[in-house]
Amino acid sequence: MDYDFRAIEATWQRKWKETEAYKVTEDSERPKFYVLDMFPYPSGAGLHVGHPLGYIASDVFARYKRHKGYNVLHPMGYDSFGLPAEQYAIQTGQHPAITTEENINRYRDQLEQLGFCYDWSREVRTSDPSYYRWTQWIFGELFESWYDTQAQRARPISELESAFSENGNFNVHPACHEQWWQGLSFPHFGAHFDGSFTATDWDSMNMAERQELLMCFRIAYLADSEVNWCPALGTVLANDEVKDGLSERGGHPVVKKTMRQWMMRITAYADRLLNSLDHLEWTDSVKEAQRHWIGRSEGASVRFAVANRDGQPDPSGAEVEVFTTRPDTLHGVAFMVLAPEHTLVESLTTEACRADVDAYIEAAGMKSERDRQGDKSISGVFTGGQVIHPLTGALVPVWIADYVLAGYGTGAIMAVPAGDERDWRFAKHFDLPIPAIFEGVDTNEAACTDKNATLCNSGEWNGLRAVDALSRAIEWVETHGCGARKRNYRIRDAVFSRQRYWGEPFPIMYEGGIPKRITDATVTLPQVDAYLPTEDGEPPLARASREDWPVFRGDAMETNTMPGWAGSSWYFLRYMDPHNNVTFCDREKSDYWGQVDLYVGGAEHTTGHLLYSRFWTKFLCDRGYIGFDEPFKSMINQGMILGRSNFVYRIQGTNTFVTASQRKDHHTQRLHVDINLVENDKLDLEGFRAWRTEFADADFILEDDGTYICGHEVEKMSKSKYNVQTPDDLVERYGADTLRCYEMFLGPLTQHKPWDTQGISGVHNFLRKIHRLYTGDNADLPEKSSEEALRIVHKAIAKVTDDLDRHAFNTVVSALMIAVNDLGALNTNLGRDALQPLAVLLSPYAPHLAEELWAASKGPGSVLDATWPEALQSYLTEDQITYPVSFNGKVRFQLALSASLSAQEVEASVRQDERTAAQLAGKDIRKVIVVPGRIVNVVA
RNA sequence: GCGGGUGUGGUGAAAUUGGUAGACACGCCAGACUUAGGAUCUGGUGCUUCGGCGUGGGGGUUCGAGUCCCUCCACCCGCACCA
Repeated sequence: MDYDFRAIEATWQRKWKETEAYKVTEDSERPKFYVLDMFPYPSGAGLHVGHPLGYIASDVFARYKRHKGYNVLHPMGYDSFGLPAEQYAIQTGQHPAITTEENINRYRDQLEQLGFCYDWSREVRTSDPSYYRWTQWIFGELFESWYDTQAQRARPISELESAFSENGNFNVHPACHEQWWQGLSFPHFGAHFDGSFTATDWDSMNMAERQELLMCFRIAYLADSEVNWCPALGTVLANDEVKDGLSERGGHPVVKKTMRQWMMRITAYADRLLNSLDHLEWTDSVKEAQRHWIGRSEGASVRFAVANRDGQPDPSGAEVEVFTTRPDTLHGVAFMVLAPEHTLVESLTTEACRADVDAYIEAAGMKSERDRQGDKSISGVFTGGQVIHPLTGALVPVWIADYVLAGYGTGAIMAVPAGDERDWRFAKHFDLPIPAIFEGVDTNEAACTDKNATLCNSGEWNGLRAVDALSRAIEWVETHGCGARKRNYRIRDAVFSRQRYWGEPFPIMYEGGIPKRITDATVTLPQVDAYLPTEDGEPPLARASREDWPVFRGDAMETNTMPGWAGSSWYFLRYMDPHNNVTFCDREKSDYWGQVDLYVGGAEHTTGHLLYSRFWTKFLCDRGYIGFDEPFKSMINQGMILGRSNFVYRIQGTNTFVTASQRKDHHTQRLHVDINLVENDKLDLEGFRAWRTEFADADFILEDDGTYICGHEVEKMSKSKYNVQTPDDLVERYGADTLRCYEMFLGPLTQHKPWDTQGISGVHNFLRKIHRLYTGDNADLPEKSSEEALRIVHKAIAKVTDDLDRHAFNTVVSALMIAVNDLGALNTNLGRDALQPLAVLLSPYAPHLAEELWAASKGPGSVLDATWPEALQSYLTEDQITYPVSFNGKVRFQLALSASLSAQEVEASVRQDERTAAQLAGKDIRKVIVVPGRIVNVVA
């Protein structure tokens, strides 16, 4: 009987649906296991063969864990807010919800035909109001929380209000900007305010003033901030959405702009986000990328008093504060450099220098972020101003230059040309002094960044190695009141507002200009007449009138929407309790399912998604809504599947195509040819002529055997290269089981690899062969199999189990092929005791066929719930071992010996063997090394 | 520049703690059955001057190295004036 994969797959998919075979519920009797895929954005193009790779691996693992007795949660959903649907809406006027729905349906069809074991009853869509009402709720909680830097956790804002009314801000340490009070609009805080206020101050404030003050401490807060504005997209972007000064999506230019935006105080979590990385089972590269993104560095802040014209401290008390990781090089400071945007530039600049400084600032402002990043040439101007060195009292000239970034540290540096390469280049370029501070190092030739160098010309630190002077230097600045030990971070608070339509609306209204949380309703998207920003640059939602809003409270609604990462930061929690309309996820359920045990997805989300969901998870944990503070315990990043393009070679100016091997004899033009017209690099000539009218009368110069061989190359899959392979075609031709096995067989999951359809027939053949084992000519089913058959099966059990445990998905297929080949070669009837375990081993990879074979071998119930077989040691141990015997490391002959022999006995047998004497050719044996069960090496 | 990774047959790749390098599969070659199907089955297939040589190059440790150490090279990914 043939392997009729179409009938088999259709039958079992229907049965599974009928029996709700993949539905899971909490079950305290069984251990849980949570396997999660990064959910897709449902794009209009549908899936190509690269997309399901990770899904297949996670599906295999989920099924394996189910066989192992775990209660497995394995859900799927859609990250369905996003730009493409919105841009399609802008072009066509069609509501993005319609586009999104269509795309989801297509995805769902494609996913279903692959036979994944998703519990579809748990599907989530981030753009569904029943989902995003809880995204809004989490935002609301973030809005109503502050971060206690002493307790290192988020707390309700009401507790901060209580603290203020009891003691002002004296015994409370909320995370906030260093000079959070700057920019407050009300009179309590004058020019000399230092950030402290009393309970009386607080009590004297009115509601609006209190709200304005509290806004400085909320975890989700409104602030004027310099943002990445993308004029082409009409929206702001987060730092990780900007690559090389261009938008990640669309590649449009991005400029800096100050706007009032919702922000997320992720910086409060910087240390925890960094520290808990150590316990995650993620790749080093992802963890390193996160560490770098957070960018913690240790050092000191040092303040330099601004000098007046006479070289005395300026009466205003103004100071330039810098952050440095090398306070030990303080004696080497030759000049200061401020970012052009630094607030003190204006007052430091002398009249004589003003024209140059203004010109430089203007030029820097004109440059886009991209230009500024790309331009590594040295530029800068002297301001004319000076500051006073806190250690030596010397006057230090102040420059501005755009290699100093306004957004990092304090936007100002102390330049130590002897110890820093950029400072050194700057000094050389402008012919500034390079004070020598390292013993025996000529810093006129290059900067010295070696921390083991010995200091000189450094007062009381002379003779110390730089590393050792570090802590002395920090102590010194601290005791002299001109600085402090400091940790600095690269990570910024995240901008959370987007000027888009197709995103979560904020649950925020304004009353008298004061933002307030809406808790009594879900704020759904209003209808608008166009999906573009308004004429005066307001977000698309501002087009909606009061009546257009399904929910409208207060004087005005917030018209920004949330960024793409909002919904994806917590979706793994919603799967646990997807239909709850009382809370985002019942605590009992999240306690049961807990962390995602295995997360599978591409590595392209290393900074954005992973960082943000870790942040939200920690927050929800702080507030007691869930019981764990890291979302993804272990993670596998699958590699990209590349396309294999085929080419034909047209002789210039003709319609004649020459086969690959002879193309060098002609002047040819290489053209992509649709891979569907090519098999094993041989072109289907008729198909090619029919492909396009221009090729209808094409001539060919062929190989000797009359075939046309195409050229090939591995490239990214894309429509324009005609190398896109959709799963649909392959499922149609070979079946889902074959495709699943083949994608796993292709190579290590984490590696990038070219897609090559040639190999799929081998895997398909394997499934046919295994099918034949169960439906052979004399298909009567004995209870017992032969000893030999059981040895083969148990060897496979051991290998497959071991490989799955270490996520070696590709070698499992090989192991099964070996077992099937060996069993086929036995040419004997197999019994249930061999066929049933074999069906279970197959089931994670080829679930449809496994069900069929399970039934054929009279297995009880569904194979899905069959217990994973255990490899019995008695079948694994051999009683004879064939030892390769090597002489000086070169294998010369084989020697079969009883497995029970000791090492000494093995050695004796080797010494006695006549072939040994022949190999020695008279030489003496110096040593014999016996590795029991493996090899014998004779050293002569 | 910094961080992470990868280099093994014609191709995708195996080799988990150092122990017969190339399993499994594709492709290719030969044969069988067929009579022109890209079907099926069987056998062969790293290179070789048949001594050997072979895991990017060079060196080292070891009885023994794809695997460990040092060094160099190539390619891929991420970050990038981060003080």
